[in-house]
Amino acid sequence: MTATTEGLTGLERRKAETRREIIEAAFTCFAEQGYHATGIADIAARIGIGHGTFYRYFENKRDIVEHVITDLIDRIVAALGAENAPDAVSTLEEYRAQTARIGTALAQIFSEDPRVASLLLSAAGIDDAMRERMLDLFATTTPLTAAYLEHGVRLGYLRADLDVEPTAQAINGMILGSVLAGMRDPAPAQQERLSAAIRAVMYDGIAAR
Amino acid sequence: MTATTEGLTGLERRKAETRREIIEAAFTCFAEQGYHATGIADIAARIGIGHGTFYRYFENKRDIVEHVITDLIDRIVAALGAENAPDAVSTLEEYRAQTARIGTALAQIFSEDPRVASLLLSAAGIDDAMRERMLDLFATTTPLTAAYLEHGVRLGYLRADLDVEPTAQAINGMILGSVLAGMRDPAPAQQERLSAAIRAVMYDGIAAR
Amino acid sequence: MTATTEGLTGLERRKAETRREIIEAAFTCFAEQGYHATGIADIAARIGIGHGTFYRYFENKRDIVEHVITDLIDRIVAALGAENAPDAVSTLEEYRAQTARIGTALAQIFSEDPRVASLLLSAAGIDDAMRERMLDLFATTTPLTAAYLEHGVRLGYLRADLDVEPTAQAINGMILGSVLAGMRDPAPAQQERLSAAIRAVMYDGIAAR
Amino acid sequence: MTATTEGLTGLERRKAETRREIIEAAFTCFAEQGYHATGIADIAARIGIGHGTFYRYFENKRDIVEHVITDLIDRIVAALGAENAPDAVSTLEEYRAQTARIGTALAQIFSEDPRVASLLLSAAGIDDAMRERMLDLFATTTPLTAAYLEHGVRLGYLRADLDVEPTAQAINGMILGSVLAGMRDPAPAQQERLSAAIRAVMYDGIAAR
DNA sequence: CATGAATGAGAATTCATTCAT
DNA sequence: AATGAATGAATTCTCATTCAT
Repeated sequence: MTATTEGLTGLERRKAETRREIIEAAFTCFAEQGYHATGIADIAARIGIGHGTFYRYFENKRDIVEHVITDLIDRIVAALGAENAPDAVSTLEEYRAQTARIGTALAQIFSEDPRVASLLLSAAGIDDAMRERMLDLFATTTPLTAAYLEHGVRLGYLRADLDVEPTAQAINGMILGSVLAGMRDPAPAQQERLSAAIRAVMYDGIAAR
Repeated sequence: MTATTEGLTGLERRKAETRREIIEAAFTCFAEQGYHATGIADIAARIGIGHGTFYRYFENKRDIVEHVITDLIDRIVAALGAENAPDAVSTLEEYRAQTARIGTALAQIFSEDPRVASLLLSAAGIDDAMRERMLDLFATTTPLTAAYLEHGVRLGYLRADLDVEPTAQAINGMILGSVLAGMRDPAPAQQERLSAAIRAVMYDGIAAR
Repeated sequence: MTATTEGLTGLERRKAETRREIIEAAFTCFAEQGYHATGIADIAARIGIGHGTFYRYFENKRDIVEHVITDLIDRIVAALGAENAPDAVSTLEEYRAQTARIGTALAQIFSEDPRVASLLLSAAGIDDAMRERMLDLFATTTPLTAAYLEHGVRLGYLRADLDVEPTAQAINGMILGSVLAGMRDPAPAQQERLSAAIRAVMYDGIAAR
Repeated sequence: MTATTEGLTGLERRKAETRREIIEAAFTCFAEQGYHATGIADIAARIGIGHGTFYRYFENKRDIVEHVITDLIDRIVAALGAENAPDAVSTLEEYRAQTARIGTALAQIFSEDPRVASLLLSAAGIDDAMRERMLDLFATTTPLTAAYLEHGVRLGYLRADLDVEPTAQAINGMILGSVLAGMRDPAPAQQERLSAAIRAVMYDGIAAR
């Protein structure tokens, strides 16, 4: 019994479960058909509830997509957080390994569930607020990456003259690009080549020595 | 008198002008409110024509967005094409300069017209076909960048062991990231810092030497 | 409790009732104003439902007119079928009586509900498919009448040299004509005179003996 | 030079010609696609004039269909009128021959131009006024046929006890039926069989003697 | 006179949301 | 609490008609 269901009556547990099912169904629908092409009825039908019931769990269509996105972001952040410990790294070698692990974790998330990329890609088209939200999401990752860089600079295994924040943005851009590339060609071999190329650029640049 | 209006009667010129005005208006509407929140009536009202008139110029709502996007992409490609000559570069120095110029050109496009990024960002949410189109657009840029890298490898000023294609993708990812970053913080100073960071990563990597 | 409502819940009964009300209302509207001049809103307003509700019962405007027409034809065929038993007739006298009964039944249908003729008359103008349908309807009646004639020829109370099928068509033509005549002058006396004249022509011809 | 064009200037003649072309084109369009599915633009395009020009010749869409129908009816009446001379007939034999000639003339009109039946059939669906007009048309033919019958009764070659008017209606009904039948099966052989059957019914009835 | 660009009234249809059962 | 019947705001698109060129 997890923390969230602890102390709940059977009914409350059941409600929480339905709530989760709705989020799941909505996730799938939004990813497959897009937000606007998805009707509340589609979501409800997918899990076999009446579409009126939907409104007992969520305020409206906007509310559900908000939850779906939030949920998704939480999952991604959690997955990254598991690998996320800038302080645990103290040499370039360890950093490289850490980078590889993060790359793998991300690849996992996106390739094991194609809905993830689909949804994120189309989310910006939902409305102004959601577009802002997506930009925020991308922006949020900057300090995360920046923390690693900062740590590396402090410990001396990264260039002393790194302009940390924009460099973090650049790196995250590469990751974003790899996500998009993965949508068109999800072959693991390609993913791996791209991942390796990103690390090569990161550590050594492209210039001949 | 430009090539496109040469030999046209006054009426034909007027029609072409209206057509352009509609595309412009639609561009603005889509960028500001998003595709789905924009009605044909909004577009027509913006330039003071009846909404029936719209349908004399474009088949339907889908048709206009197609034209808006195509137009936009053409403009971007044209802007990049002006700087696009891999063969004209023969040393790393020249290449760095070339990269800087391309970065500047891109920055120009995106910062001088905030609608550009807005529209591109939300375009993927219009429908499946458009999402595909956006992914294609990103994919199209890969061989462009790859051509530069290829040339550099051949001439020896870029690493001999570059895995050209995925490296090109990685670089384009950084550019994409800088576009997104520019949407949140369009300050030229930030843009410039990011642009510099990208070039730094590209050429020298982040590792201390 | 009729067979069609047996075993239905109150709600199902209510739905079936609404469905019927819509068909009725559409029937009236189409007959009064014609198919093209009738809007879905007119039909809905006539029975005091929202026009969106209409679409819960019928696919679209074409769907409802299809049902209205089918319904109408079914009613006519049922009314005729009640009198329809070629084999039950074995003398000319009986045949004359039978003919009179059928004529009366038809007159009943058309005169008790003026919408019937109105709708049938204008139905051919709805679209190509419906025109075909109306021609089919008329064609369908030929074998029906032909069966009577055939039977009479076999039993010897009708001319041995009758060209059965076209003769049946001719007779049905007279019936059709009487329907049209009834639309302009629905007076029962006129109807009766016409009916008698038809029978006179049928049995004795117009030539002096 | 016919009476209608006599004394006209070249311009007036040209206008009259265009007017006629428009009626012809409208006739074809209405017959092929039906009144409602036909746009003014379709009519204009068919004869290669601008659709604005249409309005220099006819008030509006309703106006043109009125003219098309009137024109058509005039043509039919004219064709029938050529054979129409009740007084010229003085024996049953002559009457039979006359009937046959009229039948042939009608068959000619309807089979040589399939648009005729198409248009008449769908005309009733145009609007209330036109439906009335079609009913009027059918009613108009009654006195025409009745005149023949009257004449025949007076001269003694038709039954003395004929109820002339409704009998005329009955006969016209058969003719109407044959027109409809001809739409589904325009084969001349079928037409001829039907025509013969109508005459057989008319003169001798269907009863065995 | 001919033209076709512009117009907007009007119609069909969809779907998020409400609420009685 | 669950349901789905009802609703109407909103949107797309058509086409007869007008009128400036």
